[in-house]
Amino acid sequence: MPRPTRPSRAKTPMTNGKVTETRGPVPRAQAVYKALRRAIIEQALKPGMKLPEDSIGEQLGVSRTLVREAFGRLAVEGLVELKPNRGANVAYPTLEEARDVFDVRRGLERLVAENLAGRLTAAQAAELEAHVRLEEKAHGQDGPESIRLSGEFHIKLAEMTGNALLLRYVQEASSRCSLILAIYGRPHSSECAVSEHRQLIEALRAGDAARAAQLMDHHLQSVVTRALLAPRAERDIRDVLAPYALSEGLTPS
Amino acid sequence: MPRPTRPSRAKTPMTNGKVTETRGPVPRAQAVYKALRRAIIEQALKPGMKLPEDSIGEQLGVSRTLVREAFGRLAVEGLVELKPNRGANVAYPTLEEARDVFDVRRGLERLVAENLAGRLTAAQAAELEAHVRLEEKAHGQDGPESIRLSGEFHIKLAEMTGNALLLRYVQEASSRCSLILAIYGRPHSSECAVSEHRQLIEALRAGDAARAAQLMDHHLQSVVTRALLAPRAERDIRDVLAPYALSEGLTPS
DNA sequence: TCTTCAATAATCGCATACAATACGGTTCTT
DNA sequence: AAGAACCGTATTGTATGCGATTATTGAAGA
Repeated sequence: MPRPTRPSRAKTPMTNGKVTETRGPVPRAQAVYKALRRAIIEQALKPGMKLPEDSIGEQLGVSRTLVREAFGRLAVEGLVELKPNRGANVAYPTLEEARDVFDVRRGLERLVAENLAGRLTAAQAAELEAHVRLEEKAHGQDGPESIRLSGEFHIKLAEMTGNALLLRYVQEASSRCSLILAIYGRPHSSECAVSEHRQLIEALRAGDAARAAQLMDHHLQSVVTRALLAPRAERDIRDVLAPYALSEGLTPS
Repeated sequence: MPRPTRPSRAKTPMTNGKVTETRGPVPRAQAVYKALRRAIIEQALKPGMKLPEDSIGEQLGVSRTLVREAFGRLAVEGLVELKPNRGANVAYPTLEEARDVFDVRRGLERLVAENLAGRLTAAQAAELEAHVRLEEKAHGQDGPESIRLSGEFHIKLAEMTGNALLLRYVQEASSRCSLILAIYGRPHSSECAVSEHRQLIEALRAGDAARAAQLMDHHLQSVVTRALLAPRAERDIRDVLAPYALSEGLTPS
C-alpha cells in the first residue's frame, strides 16, 4: 500500500456555517484507543494476551505509530502492560492489584454517593429507576448484557455528580474491574444485586448521605465477595503447575 | 543531524552479572514525559503556555514522536490540553475544574487516612515526623521549597498505604492542584499548616480512623479556602469583561 | 538426550518524511 | 477603509524506514 489519501476529516458543517464537532477531531488516534479499550473490556482481547504493534495496526488499518500512542494511554489507565523492548500485553492484574482497585473504587463511589445524596433531580431519579428496571429484565440471561448494565448504573451515577474527574476515575476503576472479574470472577456471579441498586436510589432520594455512602460501600464490598473470592485462573503455567510439582516432591524454582 | 547512534541503554550490571534496572528501561520516552511533567509542576512551563512539538523536541534532544507520546500521557493526567490540529498547551483549568479536582482529592486522601489509621509502623511514623520537622524549618522562607515539602507529605502518606492505584491518583490530583494554585492561588498562601500535619499523624498513630479522616478532610478544605478563594487571573478576556458587560446591560454570548 | 550457543527472524524504539490543516499577511473587491 | 479571498509558512497528523533488542530455531558439544 503506497500511501492512501487520508479519509476526509469527519466534520459536520451546520446550516449556519459553524462546525459542531464538540469533540470529534483527534480522529484516528482516538479511534484506535477506543477500539482497543472496548476490545479489552469486552474481553475480545483476553487478559495477558500479547499485543503486537504491527498486526494490530494492520487489523485496524493504521500504522504502528497510532497503535503505540494508544498503548501508552491504555497503559496509564492500567489496561495494558508495557514491557520495554518486549511490547505490550493486555494487563493481567495480580490479586493484590485487584484488591487495590476495588478499594479505590469503593472510596470513589462512596464519594459519588455522598455528592449525590439529596441533589438528585426528579428526572435523574427517574432515569436511574428506568435503568434498574432494565437490569431487572436482563437479570435472567447471564449474557454480557447483564454485566454491562450493572456497570453502566455506576457510571450513570458518577456522571450525575457533574464532576468530570470523578467520572473519569470511576470509569477507569470500573474498566479495570471488568478485567479483574474476567480473570478472577466466578462464571455466573451476577455482579450487582438489583435490589441493592434500588435501595441506593432510595437513600439518595431521601438525602441521607451517610446511609447512601454506607449502602454503596456494602454494595461494592459484596460484589467483591460474591465474585472475586475464588481465583479461577492462574497467571501462567508455573502457577498452575506449582502444586503438582510440590505434591510430586519436585521443587519449582 | 544525520542519525546519532542511540546512547547506550542505562543498564547497571551488578557484580553477579544480573541487571538491576527494576524500572529503568523505557528510557527516552519516559524521560521526556518526566521532564515535561516536572517543568509544568514547577511552573517553568506556565499554565496555558503553548507547547510546540518540534521546539520542545529540539530542546530535549528527541524527535517529535517522543514529545507527542509524552503529551498524550500528560493529557490523560490533565496537565496538558490537546487541541486537535492546534497542538498542545499546558492545561489551564477553569475554577469549576479546580473545584472538581479538590473535591476528588479530598475524597482520595480521606481514603488514605482511613487506610493508614492504626496501621502505621513506628518507622513510618518517625519518617512522617521527620518530614514535618523539615516543613517547619522551611516554613519561614516562602520559596518553592516549602510548597514542595507540604506536597510531599501527602504523597508519602499515600505511599504508605501500599495501594499503588491510590498513590497514582493522589499524585495526579496533587500535581493538578499545583497547576491550580499557580493560577488561582494567593501569592504567599503557605499551603499546608504544619500543625495540621502533626495532628493528623497523631490520629493515625492512635488508630482513630474517623478522626484521621475528619482531620484530613478539614485540612484539605482549609487549603482550598486559604489559597483558592480569590481568583487571581482570568482565563481570557471574556471572563474579565463579562462583569463590565453585565453592569452596562450588555449580554455576553 | 539434554544443554549451550549462534544465526536468523520477529519486533520494538525512535527519527524522519510527507500530507493535511491552521495561521498570518497581502491583495483584491466593494 | 473594511471585509473577503488568496497564498505562503508554520505546525500538526500519520506512515515509513533503519538500527537495536529480543525471541526462536537449529546445530554442535557434553
